Amino acid sequence: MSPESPTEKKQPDTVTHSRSDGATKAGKKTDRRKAPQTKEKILDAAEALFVQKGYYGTSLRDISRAAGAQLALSYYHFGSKEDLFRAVIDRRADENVADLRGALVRVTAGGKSPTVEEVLSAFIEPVVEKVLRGGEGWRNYIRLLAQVAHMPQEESFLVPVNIHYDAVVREFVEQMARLFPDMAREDVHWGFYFYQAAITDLLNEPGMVDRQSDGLCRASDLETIVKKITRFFAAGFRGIGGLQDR
Amino acid sequence: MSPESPTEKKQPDTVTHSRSDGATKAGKKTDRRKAPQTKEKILDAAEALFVQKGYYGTSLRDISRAAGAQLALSYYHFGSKEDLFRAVIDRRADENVADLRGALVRVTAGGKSPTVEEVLSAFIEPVVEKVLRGGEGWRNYIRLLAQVAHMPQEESFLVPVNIHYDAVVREFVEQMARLFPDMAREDVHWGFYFYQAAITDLLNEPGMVDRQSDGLCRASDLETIVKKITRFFAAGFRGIGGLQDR
DNA sequence: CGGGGAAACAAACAGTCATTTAAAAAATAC
DNA sequence: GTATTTTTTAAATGACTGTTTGTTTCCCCG
Repeated sequence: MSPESPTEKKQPDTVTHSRSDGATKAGKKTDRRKAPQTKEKILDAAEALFVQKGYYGTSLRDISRAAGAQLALSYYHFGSKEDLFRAVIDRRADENVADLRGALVRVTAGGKSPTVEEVLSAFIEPVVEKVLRGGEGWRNYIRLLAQVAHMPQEESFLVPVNIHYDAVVREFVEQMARLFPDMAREDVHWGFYFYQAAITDLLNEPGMVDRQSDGLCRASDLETIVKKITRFFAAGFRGIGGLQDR
Repeated sequence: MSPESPTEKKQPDTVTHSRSDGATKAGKKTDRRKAPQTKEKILDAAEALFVQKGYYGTSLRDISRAAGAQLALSYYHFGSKEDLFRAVIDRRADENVADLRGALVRVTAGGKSPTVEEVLSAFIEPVVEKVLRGGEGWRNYIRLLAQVAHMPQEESFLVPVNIHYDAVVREFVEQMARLFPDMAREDVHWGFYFYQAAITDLLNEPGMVDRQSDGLCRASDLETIVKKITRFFAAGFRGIGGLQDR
């Protein structure tokens, strides 16, 4: 009401962060980008906490606190806890899937027949790339994704998560089947499923192999793992496929 | 005090083996035949619910209700929710590990050298056997075990769970290393780790492969899986091990 | 018989949970 | 400038959480 309202703000006892301190002036006149940072900050916090404590182990209060936002804002922006979880996945899923598809297309470019190792690498390399060079957000997301694959699937709200990746997985299986025409289609599916299981296991819970091998294997060394895992599963496919090379 | 309490006692529908409970501290010769069934019923209910809804998704009130027991009894018998979870695992872990060790000893009896398939089978067969013919309790336990392997390991209370199986896993790895003397020890660890990952994935979340293969693969058909998985991973080991047979 | 200890009961504790509501503030549109 | 929409704040809801307490019942041993 008062004409020139002096910025009189009641300091909350908890939040001391000055909000909206981003790069306000960058010579852009379309400055309608002020708010969205809260939404993103909630997503970031949710991503980090979900992967750390699991879905049920994380409360919206934890998330709000970590994001420096108000509790009700999670509901304002996302609707519910389940919707927030899906939003965390949806934010990066498409780009990740596009990366996988791109890598597959690249090794099959020009109709040439790739090696088994190339196809298997095309599936794990983009993921590892994100973990190593995508920043903390991507690192959390990938691990969360691996975690989702192992959650009790009775939770219907996370079914759409897996669906994101089904199509591109099918394309990989299709390509593997082309490489091994004498292999039963069923066995191609099994082989690739085992491959996925190893990958998600590795990304999700890196402690076990380190412990069991007394430190001889280090699951955190992703560069090495890419070589080891593609080599092993290529051998598996070749052994089943009955072909000597390709 | 109305003598007829609203709590109706249900007769246990399952035969309770008169288990000589060495529960309490020292060697007391007290043979109570009334008490143990409540403790077991709580364990059964916890086992079923933990695997269905996860640790955080299951409340002690859910468990008490399903067990037909009083809420406080979970604390009386087990101390806390985390202790109860550990008790669920501890109840069957030793027998399960013994089965695995027994199967390994059997295929290496008399110092003879087993085939790769035999060693790999010795690791999965006892587990599948329990799932198929061990009753509902074992079926729940095995799946819970697979679930634990995929839980956020920041939860320190479930670390001792995995430890149960580390020793026998090492024995299997040791045997595999003997079968492939030219293989780097590191690679043996990796291969067996991949194998474990596939198994736990399969037992924990059987929906994915069914969906991705449009029903061509059925993860519920454990008999078939044992054949498929041992064949594939045997091929992987042989390919890496560089040896043609064994 | 009574004592004793293990098991079962009933009620409460002190929080936390996801979710909602209504009003204030800020940003945008007109 | 005012009007309107979007975002933020603060507080409350009622149900549910793990855990503890004090008492009562049961059963065995003396």
